[in-house]
Order: sequence, then C-alpha cells, then structure tokens
Amino acid sequence: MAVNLDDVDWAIIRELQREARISLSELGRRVSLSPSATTERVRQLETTGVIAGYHAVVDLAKVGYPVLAVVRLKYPGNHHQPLRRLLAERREILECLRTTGDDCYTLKVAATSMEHLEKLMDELAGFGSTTTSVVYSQTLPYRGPERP
Amino acid sequence: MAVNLDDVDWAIIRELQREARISLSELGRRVSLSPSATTERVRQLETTGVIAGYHAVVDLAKVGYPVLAVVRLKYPGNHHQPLRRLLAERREILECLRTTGDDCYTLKVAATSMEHLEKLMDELAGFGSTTTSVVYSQTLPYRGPERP
DNA sequence: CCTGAAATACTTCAAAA
DNA sequence: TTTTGAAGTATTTCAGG
Repeated sequence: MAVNLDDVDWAIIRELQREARISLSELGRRVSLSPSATTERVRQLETTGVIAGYHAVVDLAKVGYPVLAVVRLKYPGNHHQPLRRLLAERREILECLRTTGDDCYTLKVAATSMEHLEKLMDELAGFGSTTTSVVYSQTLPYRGPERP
Repeated sequence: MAVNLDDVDWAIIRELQREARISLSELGRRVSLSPSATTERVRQLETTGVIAGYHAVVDLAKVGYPVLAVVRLKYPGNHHQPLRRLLAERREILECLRTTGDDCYTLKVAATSMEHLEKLMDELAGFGSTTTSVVYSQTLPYRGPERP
C-alpha cells in the first residue's frame, strides 16, 4: 500500500502541505529541481494518489460557524446506510471517522450556534447514543505527516 | 468575529476548498468574475483570515502511516506547558482539539505501525489517562463548511 | 467591477547528458 | 531521471473608465 518516496518527493510533499498554491516553478526552486522535473514528480505523486488533493482551509468562526464539536456515536447493529445518507446531506458534519471501540464513529461537526448544534445532535441521536464535546480551541496549526 | 460574505465570496471559497491549485484566472471563470476582481477578492479573504491557508492532503497509508488513531486525553490540573511541548515535538500528532467534558483533549495521531502507536501512547499516558480508538476508515472525503 | 495591454511567469516539449 | 533552452500560452498586474 505504501509508495517509495525519496528525499525530493518528501521535500515536495512538505512544501505543498504548507503552501499548496505555489507554482511548479517556485516549488522547483524550493526543492532544487528544474521546472520540468518538478512537474513530472508532482504529477506522479498525484496519479499514485500520494497527494489526494489541495484544499483551502477556512476559519470556521469567520464564515459563520463559531461552534465546533466532537461527537462520538455508539451505533448498535450494522445498518449503516441511513447514517451514510445523513452524512451526505448534513454538510455541517465535516469529518467522520469509523473507529474501534465502544464509540463506532467520531464526528467533527460545525454549527452556527448552540441551537443549531442542538438540532444536529437530535438528528444524530436517532442513530444511537452520542457523547458531545464542544471545542474550546484548536491547539495546533494545520499539519500533515513528515518523513517517518 | 464573523465576516460578511456574499455569494461571490462563497463561490470562491467553495472552489478553493475543492481545488486549491487553480489559477486566479480559472477561478474567475468559475465564479463569473474578471481576473482582476477575482484577485482582489481572494486577497481580501486571505488578509481578513477567512482563508487561513492552502494545503496538500496526502494519503497517510501511502506515505508510510497506515495506522491512524483518535486519542482522548483526560488531563488533570492545568499545567499545559509540557503537553504543548510534546505537541510541538511529536509530529505524529496531526491534530489536537481542546474540548469541554471529561476528556480535555482529543488528538488525531498517525503511526507507522501498532508498535509505533504503542510508544506514542506511552508518551501521552504520562499526561493523564487516555482512551484510544484506532480508525478503520475515513467515511467522508475532505470537506469544508458551506454557506450557512 | 470591467477592459485591455504590457510584462512577467509558467508549462511543455524535444534533445542531450 | 534530470537539465537545458526555446516556443507557445497563460497569468498577473495596472491604468483608465
């Protein structure tokens, strides 16, 4: 499943994780590679799926979602289709991890207000017992993995 | 704290959340705005902090981190400095949310193996009692907020 | 916010090492 | 695989409206 990556690949990954909108020429400069070689490397990383995408990250509070919560969901049985449907519809659910342990799902949910969060929790409560924690703060800037 | 955003701003945010590496001209085409107006809008979104950054997202398994875990940390007292230091050093900790509730912190941790995860947990256990759930799968593609 | 023009930068390709 | 250099294209920026 893993892909062989050399120093240059990792340098490229590091730069693009930090600043995804630089040009391929600028990227080449930073990793000491010619523009054409850089282009080829990046294309390779993209087609092999090492790089899955490039995304702008927005400040949730500033776009109107001042409330962020982590929700753990105990989901008995294995009729997961209805939950999948909810995930597709409710775009306030930003992330959903299926995990081992008693709480089968861990969700990250953005809400415009506590009232909004309450409504979302009501929807989720239909699927199983939930545990909700409101997020005070994100204590780390965005980060990706480094070379192991 | 929130910023006033109109339809065009939201269209820009939507496009850049999906595909951060498109040019400003291409972005302008997609949101029906001239290149110069688009540039000005994006600059505004960046300087007001609405857009916090642009990041490549990598496939953790493909870069050598096949194990992902959610760790909840019960952290008694309020000597948070040592934890901050660990967060800065251990780059395997990709995310750290401080939350309400019994578990003060929720972490997302990437590991190269279960042995690696075990070592990380030993380090974290020094700070308080932990609850670890290994992630089977991420059930959603990357997503950001939409217009409320 | 648009247009248009000028300057710059970028991407792509072929050839060669 | 990478570099170089050239050609074509696209982008960015800025002034004027």
